[in-house]
Amino acid sequence: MDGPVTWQSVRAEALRRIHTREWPPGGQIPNEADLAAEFGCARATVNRALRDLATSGYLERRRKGGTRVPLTPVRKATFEIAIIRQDVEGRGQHYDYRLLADRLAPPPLAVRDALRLPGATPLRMVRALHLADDAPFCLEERWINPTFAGPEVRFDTISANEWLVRNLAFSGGGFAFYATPADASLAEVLMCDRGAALFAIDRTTFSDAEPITAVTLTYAPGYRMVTRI
Amino acid sequence: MDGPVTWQSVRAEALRRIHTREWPPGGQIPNEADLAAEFGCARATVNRALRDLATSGYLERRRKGGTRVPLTPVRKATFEIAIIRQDVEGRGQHYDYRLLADRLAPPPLAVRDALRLPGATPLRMVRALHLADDAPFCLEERWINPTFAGPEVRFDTISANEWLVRNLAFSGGGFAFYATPADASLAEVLMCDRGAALFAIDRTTFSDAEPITAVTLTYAPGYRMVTRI
DNA sequence: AAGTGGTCTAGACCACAAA
DNA sequence: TTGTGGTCTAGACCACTTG
Repeated sequence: MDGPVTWQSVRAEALRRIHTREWPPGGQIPNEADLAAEFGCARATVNRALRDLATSGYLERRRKGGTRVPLTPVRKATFEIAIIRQDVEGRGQHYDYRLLADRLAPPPLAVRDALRLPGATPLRMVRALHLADDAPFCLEERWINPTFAGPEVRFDTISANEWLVRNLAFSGGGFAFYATPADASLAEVLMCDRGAALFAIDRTTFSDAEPITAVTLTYAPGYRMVTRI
Repeated sequence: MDGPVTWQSVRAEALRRIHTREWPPGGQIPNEADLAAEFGCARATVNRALRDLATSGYLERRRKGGTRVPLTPVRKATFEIAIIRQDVEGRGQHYDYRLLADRLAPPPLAVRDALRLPGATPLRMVRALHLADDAPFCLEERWINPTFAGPEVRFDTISANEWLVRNLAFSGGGFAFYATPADASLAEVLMCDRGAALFAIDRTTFSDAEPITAVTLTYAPGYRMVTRI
């Protein structure tokens, strides 16, 4: 710990104490002021370090309650959600896009619930295929709140995926990742065998409390979603 | 923008300018000092706000180069990686664990590559089943660098998954999420049909540049990995 | 009521990368 | 060389939450 005290060096030292159990699981650690005095730095520096460890899941912090080492660590990882075109082009493949359907329709119950929509509001249903090197890559099945994308917004040249990311500010939502067998319809569109194991993502998006869209992305066989920490 | 200027309020205003294209994609935004003057706050407050937007993928920042709105937005999301026991118990189910195999063996080529291991170092291979309410939940197939978990560490009562998270400090690694069909072996262990679509995670873990472990987690049919942003 | 983290300020120096 | 973000400081006030 010689040289200038940076927030990274404080974080490293804190991490060392956590994993050597000098700060044991379940235990409370000294408060920021004491640590700042010990390290010979400003409290803001300690704050930055401990705050960072908290967002990574190594610490739990509460006002007045102090800072604790979690009994059961929950590591947090970050993954990047690129638009599908970028995903394809990032693999060095040629991207193409085909709109299959675009109409107003009453959403299925699961979508209504996921978006917390009352009654049977009709939503805009968009179904589109993303291609990589002219092979099916990903099927997008989306329900959109027409408030956010009226009929003047057309999805025949730009995908709803891309248009929404570019044009709306979302503030929240949920994801689910899972595996699903290809039914007849998926097998035809994605040109794979019926029953093939497909990777899929369900995603809901909100702006404040306003539901924007719910989408299912189903990828052709072989797709891997990768990330690093 | 009345009332006290918080870093969240600065972030909100910046986000508004981004999505109204007042700060257009590809364009450079004013520097921190100018924005601080405009908002009537300290530069540190602007810094905190813009730094936060950068980690979310809304901005790109470079020393001297200034801050820009990315042409192609890449949203970043965080998910929590709990130990499997927590995952099961969090669903209100009874957790159980069964060790199926634990021996030294030469790893397959894919594992050697993923861990960047030279030569044919034997690794510790651990195969274990996690159960929820006495039904198969997840199969763990793991290769461990014996340096980090010698034979004195036994995995018959605590899973390698849990032991490693509790006892080692990792500093990096990679994830891949994908769907895979159940082969004969998976079908038997997870008690599902052959060919069933299974959700799986490949994960590698390092401590600095030292490889610690590579693992494949294959979940029983129906599993969904969920997260919120 | 009081202790703890959350945040803001005003100023300063530094590291990096572009010009 | 120089402009920009990255960070540290010392002090202050505030918000939350626990006792």
